[in-house]
Amino acid sequence: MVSMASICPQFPGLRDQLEYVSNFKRGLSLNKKKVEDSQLCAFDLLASLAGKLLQESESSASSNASEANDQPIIGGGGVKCEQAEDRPLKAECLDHGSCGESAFVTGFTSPNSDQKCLLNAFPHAESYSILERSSMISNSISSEKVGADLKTVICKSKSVCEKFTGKVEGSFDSRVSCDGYVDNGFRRQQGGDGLDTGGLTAENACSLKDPMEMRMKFPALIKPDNDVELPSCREPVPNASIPRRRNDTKLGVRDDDLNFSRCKKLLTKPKAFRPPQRIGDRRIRKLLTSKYWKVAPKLKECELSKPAFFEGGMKPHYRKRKLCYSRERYQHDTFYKRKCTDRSVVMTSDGGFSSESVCNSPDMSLAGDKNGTAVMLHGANGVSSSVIGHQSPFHSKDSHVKLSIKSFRIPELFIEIPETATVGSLKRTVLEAVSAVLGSGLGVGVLLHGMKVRDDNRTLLQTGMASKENLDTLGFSLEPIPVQAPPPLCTEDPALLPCDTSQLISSSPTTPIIDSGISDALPDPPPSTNLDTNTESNHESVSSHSDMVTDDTLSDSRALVAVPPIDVEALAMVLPLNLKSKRSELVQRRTRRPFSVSEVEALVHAVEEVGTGRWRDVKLRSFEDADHRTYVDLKDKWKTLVHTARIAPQQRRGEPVPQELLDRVLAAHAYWSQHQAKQHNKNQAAILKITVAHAVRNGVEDNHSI
DNA sequence: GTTAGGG
DNA sequence: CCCTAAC
Repeated sequence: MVSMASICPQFPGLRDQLEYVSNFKRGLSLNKKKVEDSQLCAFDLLASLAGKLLQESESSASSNASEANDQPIIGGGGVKCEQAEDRPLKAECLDHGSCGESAFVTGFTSPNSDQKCLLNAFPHAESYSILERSSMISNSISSEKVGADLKTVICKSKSVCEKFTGKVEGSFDSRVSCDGYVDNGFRRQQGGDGLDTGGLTAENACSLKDPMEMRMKFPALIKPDNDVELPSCREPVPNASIPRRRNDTKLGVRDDDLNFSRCKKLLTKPKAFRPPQRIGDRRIRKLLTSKYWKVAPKLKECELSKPAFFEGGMKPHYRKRKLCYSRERYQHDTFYKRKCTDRSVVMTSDGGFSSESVCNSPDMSLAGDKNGTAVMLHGANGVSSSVIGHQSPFHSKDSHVKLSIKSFRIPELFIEIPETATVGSLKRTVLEAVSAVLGSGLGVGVLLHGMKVRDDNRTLLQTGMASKENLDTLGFSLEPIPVQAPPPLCTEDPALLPCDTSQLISSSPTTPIIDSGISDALPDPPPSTNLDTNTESNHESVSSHSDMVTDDTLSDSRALVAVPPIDVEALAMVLPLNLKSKRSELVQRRTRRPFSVSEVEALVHAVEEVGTGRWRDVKLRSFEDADHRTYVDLKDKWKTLVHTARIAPQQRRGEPVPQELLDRVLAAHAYWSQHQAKQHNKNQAAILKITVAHAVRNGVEDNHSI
């Protein structure tokens, strides 16, 4: 344990500072509501830490006296010694989840021996950073420059980190474990424009059992965020309510309101700097609806392919001062598309703040201590809560299960705001983002042992929640309400697309696009007739629609929908994206379905007959039964065909369209353009004529009436 | 609901 | 493909 006894020797005078912070916090608590969240966040964390450390040092100073000598803090890998022991960090740090901390540790510190390097590699430099922060913050808390101070310290902290990272660009999360000692979590990051460093970071630094998996686990690598995160904690958990053992030091528990667990500072990268451009609701809306929503679908794919995919993911956090780079965004977006991270709510206004989160796999949530301390459960949706169960040792049928939800973590937020934006505007932006998430489209999921309990009709007793052991692993998650629109189940595999004209005209089973998936969209499954109390069997079930398409374990009775190999984009997820408009926008982009040559042929043929400008007729004529092709689609396709026909063949992409067809396209387009022009002129003339006549008549009548 | 056009 | 304006 890294107790005061062990820390203080390394940092003379630190104890005083800790005491100061701790006391200050106490005095401040009454007025904390008035304090800025951002300030409070950091400060409370530090205050909590200080208090805890002090407390710990007082209670265990004697016992740890010798330990401190044995475990040099800096450079010695003292933490590692501890963690390599009998306690898997996984379990110990569970409750940090509420603080957004555990994910990393859990992700990287499995009992696997080869992962201990993490802990080894990063000795307690972090404790220094975080402790130093506490003093600095305490000194500046009354001023308005807390942010700046924090920033400074963060940078400092970062520099410390870099000492240990070497060429690896990244940062480490400082965190205090349940035991009260500071863990060094490694946080994979990416610097600069951050595309390429992929290989060199976390995965390499610490060989994981499955590099691929790890890559997928850390979507944030795409984001150029070299930052140090500050867990945000408002209130330490009262120790009285928690059995005081090694898990009693709980940081990162706060009120019941939302908490943004991480404060991150993003390194500024002039290279990628993009001055604030046109902004406005429209752009925001566009981003929301057209781009970022794409993030969501990936979740399913992830779950589909790898249930444990999210383990070790990151929590929601704030990235301070993130400059807004379109390129980054694109990368991010792309990354999400490819790596399938999780759903996200993206709020953009213009500029520089952002946060993101990665959900964690239920697997990682499983571990929990048995001491009744807060247990962090990570929902598959990236929303999680920490729960403290207070339950009587014996549960009778009449006994009540008492639990308090310490916090909910919002699914995720991505916020961009100009550097020049005011703090007030930032607050409003964040508030909007949060409100958007909370406003609607959020449901609550219940997890037990990290698995969702979907049967709402079960009693707590039946699900096993009444037992203390299980209660400790109880968790709640916020998740988008599976209102509608289950992911369209389809494939982009050309082989499954209509290949000839005859097939075009039939919405055969090969194109189960939109109609197929929309069943079973109800959030709550029908009451199960099976009332067995074996929660284990039920845990594999899913409560949320978003989880419907998952791994094999879900192929039970609920698997009403056969899930073919799914295109990533087909798994569009619905997000509660309601910005200014209160109503949530459940936007789902259709799957991209490139036109086949045969389709093009049909289209050309139809246009040749009816001409352009009569897309409905075209649709009815040649694509009547191709439900996935709207006349707008046909019109758009024609547009692109014309464009394609005009450009050089080398510039064309996608499935090559026979030149013959393109020639016909040009010919038809030219013909109908003229024809349409004539028609238009004729119509215009006719309309004008009629109008004039009418006007004249009215004029006459008017004159008469006058 | 359609059509046209920008994104 | 999406979104909107204009029919």
